[in-house]
Amino acid sequence: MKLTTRIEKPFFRRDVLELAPALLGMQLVVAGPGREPVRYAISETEAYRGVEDLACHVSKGRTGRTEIMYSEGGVLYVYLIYGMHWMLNIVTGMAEQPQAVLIRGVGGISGPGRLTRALGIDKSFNAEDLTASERIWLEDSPGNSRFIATPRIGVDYAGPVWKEKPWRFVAV
DNA sequence: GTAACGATCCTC
DNA sequence: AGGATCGTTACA
Repeated sequence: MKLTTRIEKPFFRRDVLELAPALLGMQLVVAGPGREPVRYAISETEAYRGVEDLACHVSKGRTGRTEIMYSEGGVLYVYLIYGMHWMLNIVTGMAEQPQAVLIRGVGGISGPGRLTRALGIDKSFNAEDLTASERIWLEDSPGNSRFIATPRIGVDYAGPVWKEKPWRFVAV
């Protein structure tokens, strides 16, 4: 009997508002070439939900960068922000239903830009499939599922309705 | 080709 | 409070 198993496709097909809090406490596993996998417990996430969500990149249109978000859930959306920080997102939901979860904190590392730097995640991880990749995947972890929900960070430009949605989830 | 803009982080 | 720093995007 395995103690840990890779999370498979059906898990990621759910709505982002259900999946973002469900990711808290799960293990993000990163395996470098010739190195043992390292596990990081996810501690903070944010949901970005569809073209109507003015904080979500797809609300600006379907472009080359955001095309990956239209995939079925389970692949990564990685993009550069402020010219220096890679943002790690997990695409969720069904195909043609563009949503993603921004991973804002793992394993005591706070901040989406800091965690990608610490884990060595960059543009080469964009479109990577968490259910098939040899270098990054997700595992379940028994334990605490308590969390709080707050407004998302850094999305004031989205206007009052969308910036105030309590779609940031922090494990407590 | 040009210009504007960030789902951030660090230093002052 | 302000600067770093550059890919993506829209527009000419």
